Amino acid sequence: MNYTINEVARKFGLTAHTLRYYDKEGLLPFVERTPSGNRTFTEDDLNWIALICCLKDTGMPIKEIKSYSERALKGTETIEERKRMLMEHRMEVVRQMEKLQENLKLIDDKIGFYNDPANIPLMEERLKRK
Amino acid sequence: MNYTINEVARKFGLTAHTLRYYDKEGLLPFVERTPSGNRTFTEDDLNWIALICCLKDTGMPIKEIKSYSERALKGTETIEERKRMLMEHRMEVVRQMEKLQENLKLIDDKIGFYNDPANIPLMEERLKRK
DNA sequence: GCTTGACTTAGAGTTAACTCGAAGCGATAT
DNA sequence: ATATCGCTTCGAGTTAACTCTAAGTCAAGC
Repeated sequence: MNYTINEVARKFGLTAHTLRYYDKEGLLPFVERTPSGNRTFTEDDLNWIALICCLKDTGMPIKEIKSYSERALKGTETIEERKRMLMEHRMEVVRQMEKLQENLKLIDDKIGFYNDPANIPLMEERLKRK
Repeated sequence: MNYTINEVARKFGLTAHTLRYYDKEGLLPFVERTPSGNRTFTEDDLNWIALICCLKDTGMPIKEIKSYSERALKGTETIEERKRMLMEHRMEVVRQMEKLQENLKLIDDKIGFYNDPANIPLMEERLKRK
């Protein structure tokens, strides 16, 4: 019922190298080993990795994810700290979404500009005539 | 009516170093110099830099922004290519927004999980009891 | 005329996050 | 029993995007 490192890598679009790197950096503190020393991943580990990937993909640095992981390992006494970390990061993600909206608007404006033939004489490359 | 490199840096939250790096990498092909050799930025340059920053902040690599800039420098014959580049990148930005929504949802679920005292016995650190 | 401050260049150094290579071990297939 | 496969570790190498240093120029103020 458990998964090998390569099965997990495939599931998350990572490489085994990357998973080992995350493990070494302290992001996967729960992962156990088979008698022969190979990492073996449970369903719970997959859920944990999904959260780790989510935090990483939203720009949380490895070091901060590590500190979050360490708190999880410490036990229930750190629940409030962990919640605070996630709520703070949540605000950061909301800021990213707002910035992305703005940037999408700028790109759309530029595409719109290219779409209007009336703008051709105003193209950037023309603006530097001596 | 023109701006110095440090004024521009301040406006965009960059450093003069970074702007020179962008210039060296071919991202600012229109920027002219004063008689003494200093870069001098026009309003048009500011608009251009705003677009560059937008592309960079939405994950377009410097090399691709360079290739976009080179096309702009080439003239109106490249308008269609540039429009295609922006439209392709636009789709990428939309994908980023969708992914960000998903990730936000996962974070919210986790915060909700921490908020419900009934979940305390299910916390990650408990899931590894032997 | 000398100092100060903002600019210039080339090129070296830094950082985060991988990414890879080498050497080796343990379980299965011939 | 030997080859192969998938894993192991350690540590070095890579990449993108800066980030900084050193040495120097130029214009303005005292």
